[in-house]
Amino acid sequence: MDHPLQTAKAWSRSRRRARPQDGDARTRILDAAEELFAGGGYEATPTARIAELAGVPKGLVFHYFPRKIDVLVSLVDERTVVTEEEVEALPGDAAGTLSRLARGLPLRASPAMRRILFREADTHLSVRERLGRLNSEIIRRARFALELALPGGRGDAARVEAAAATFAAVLLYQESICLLTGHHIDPDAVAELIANALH
Amino acid sequence: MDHPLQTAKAWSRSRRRARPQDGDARTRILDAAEELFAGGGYEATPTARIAELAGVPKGLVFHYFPRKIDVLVSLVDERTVVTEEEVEALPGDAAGTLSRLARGLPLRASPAMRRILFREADTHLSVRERLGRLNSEIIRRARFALELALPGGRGDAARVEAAAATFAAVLLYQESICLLTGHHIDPDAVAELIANALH
Amino acid sequence: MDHPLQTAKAWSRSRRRARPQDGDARTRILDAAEELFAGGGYEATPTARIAELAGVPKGLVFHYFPRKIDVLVSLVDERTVVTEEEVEALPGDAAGTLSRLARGLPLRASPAMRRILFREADTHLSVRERLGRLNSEIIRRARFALELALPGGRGDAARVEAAAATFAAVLLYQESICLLTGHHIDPDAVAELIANALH
Amino acid sequence: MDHPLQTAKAWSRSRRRARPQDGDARTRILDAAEELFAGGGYEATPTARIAELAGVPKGLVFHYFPRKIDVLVSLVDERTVVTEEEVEALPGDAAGTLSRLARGLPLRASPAMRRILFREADTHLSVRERLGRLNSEIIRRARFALELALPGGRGDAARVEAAAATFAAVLLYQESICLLTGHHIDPDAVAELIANALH
DNA sequence: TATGAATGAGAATTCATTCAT
DNA sequence: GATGAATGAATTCTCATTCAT
Repeated sequence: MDHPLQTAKAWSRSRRRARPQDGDARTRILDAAEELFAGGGYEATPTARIAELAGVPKGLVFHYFPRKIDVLVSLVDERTVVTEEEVEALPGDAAGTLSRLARGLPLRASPAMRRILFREADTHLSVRERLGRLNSEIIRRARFALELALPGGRGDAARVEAAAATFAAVLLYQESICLLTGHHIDPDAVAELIANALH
Repeated sequence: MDHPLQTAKAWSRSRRRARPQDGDARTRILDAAEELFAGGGYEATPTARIAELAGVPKGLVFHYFPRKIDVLVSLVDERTVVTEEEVEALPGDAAGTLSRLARGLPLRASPAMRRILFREADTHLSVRERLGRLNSEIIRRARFALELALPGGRGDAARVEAAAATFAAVLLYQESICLLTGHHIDPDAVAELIANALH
Repeated sequence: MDHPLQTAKAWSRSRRRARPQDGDARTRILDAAEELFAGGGYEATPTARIAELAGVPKGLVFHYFPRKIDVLVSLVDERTVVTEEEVEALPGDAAGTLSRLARGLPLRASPAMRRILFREADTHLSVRERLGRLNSEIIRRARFALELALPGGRGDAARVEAAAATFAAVLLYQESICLLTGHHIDPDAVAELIANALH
Repeated sequence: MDHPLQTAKAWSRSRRRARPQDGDARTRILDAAEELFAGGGYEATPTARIAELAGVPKGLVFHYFPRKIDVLVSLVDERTVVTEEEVEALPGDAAGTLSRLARGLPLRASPAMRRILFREADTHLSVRERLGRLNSEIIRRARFALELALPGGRGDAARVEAAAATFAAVLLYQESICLLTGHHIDPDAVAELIANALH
């Protein structure tokens, strides 16, 4: 379960504890890269700074990740998981279901990893793919929740689709928006808004 | 009115005609930078490539823009305008007003510049600020449209605010989302959705 | 007559007034160069900074001084004059004569120009020559003063020579020493010292 | 004991033997810089020339010395030592003591490093400080020698001070003067002169 | 595995100098 | 004379990557 206010550092610390079999150095390299890529971007981050922040010698980074891009790819591969479990939706409670979706994104990833997912999606195919899958999964869940909650009469599949997409857009970019523009959006309010819209 | 399919080149060519006093070289440098920054990103674009595409010697880039970042800043300063005109809103027609807002973002910028605005918001404060102003302006207009459309005594300013922010988020990132995930969002549907939500 | 405490700025201002026929721009360029060469050195001073400080366009510097080195050479040629007048020496008063020599170096040059003379002597022949001539002239005068002041018995030409050279060394480098090490030397005290030494 | 005619290269070669743990490349870079800075000056020496003379690739210079100025600073830090040992002064023999001081400046540095110390004092604070310390140390020793040599109750500390400062000035700049103006000063003669002056 | 020196291509930037107007 | 855009070689500095140990 993600705590949106949890820092990247705390997040990865807890994860490190959870998978102690990770080579310490390799994990520290990924931790450092996560922090730096999220902060300054992949291109602007020298591998030497990663090594420095990780407290490992420069050569070791290339021992584990032969090319710099492998650090990013590994980060995305190992630290963003789009969970595709069954959606738990209560019939009739669209707002609540969306709220729960907002609280538990189908994404196991630190806030830092989420930023990386957006920021580097332009440049690197594997990142873009992961982001696409995440987007689809949120939409799928939102659609499911809304369909379940709505009274039988269909026909407005398009409206449900728009609602799901809207919700996904807000969830996905909420953090970025806040960081970039300083404007905060409350996912619960959006959930309720969208649920209302479909009645 | 923006033609999303218009290329950055065509767009700026038409603008060049509008300001013929622009030094040819300086304009060509900005044109080239616009294209390259939009394509590969600021960090990944060497100034030498800008000069090459602009057809000017490397040194001239630094004659006009002492530091590389000045190219980006000038681009944003000179080629993106957040328009703050009066909102034309019809009382009672929230959906239509939002739709019109979606169709004509209060942003005068080429498609390329829009990508740059979103993509490089991390890179420099001035870009971030411009994006923030755009976000605020969209929210302001959406809020105005929704307030006008709603029956007099509604006290739930919070809901209106959430609706406006949601709309802004969807609009702003619609292009990015589409580019990144291939998923298209129909702004009109979102406009109607949000208008509905407040009844 | 030089006031050692007079600043370079005041000095050149008074001189500018004294030769109003100087082309204003050319003079301002030399003024600026004088200040900058003295402060940061010839090599470290771009011609663009000279133009900027002089308040003239960059091209004008090269109009008057086709190569950068010409600025330095002109500066030395025009703003350091080793005066080779007759020495006024009172027989019997070596200390007083040396003191007067210290107070009125046989050099018409601002403090800034004196620094330039030392600093750039390594690199540029014309500067070195001027410095050499100045050194010789001081020694010549000091020798003359000392010979005049001393009782008839010669034989200690070597001692007189050492005394004159010492005095010249102290005079010439006194400013530099002070600037570099913060240690101040009183020329009068040295004059008296040297005069005493020869009795 | 310094051999003034010993080349910088020979000098540092002998020192290299003394610290064989020095990385060969780093030492060669400093050797090359020493030679080039002494010859043409810091500003006029490109790092590429240093690398070339050292026989190392350009990048290695920056591996050891992240900024060019670090080469100069390291050179001064590591290759000039102002020795602050006890002064060996014979009571009553001021001239001899000063002579000995002249012959063995309290400075362990190659001839090249001495030139650099004087020439680049403007360029960086650390160089200036080192030169200042050398000046102070010479003055301290000269003062000590003169005080010891003088009859007990002399109260004219000011004259001793001027004498010491004069001696330091002559010693410090003797090399420069000679190089620049071709005029040689005999330190022994100056020592005797100054000793005489205080009687 | 682990290390940090070594490498060199390439990036940003500087700057003297030219030149058309 | 006066101007500032234009030029490109040279310079400082960066950095991914290799490699011997």
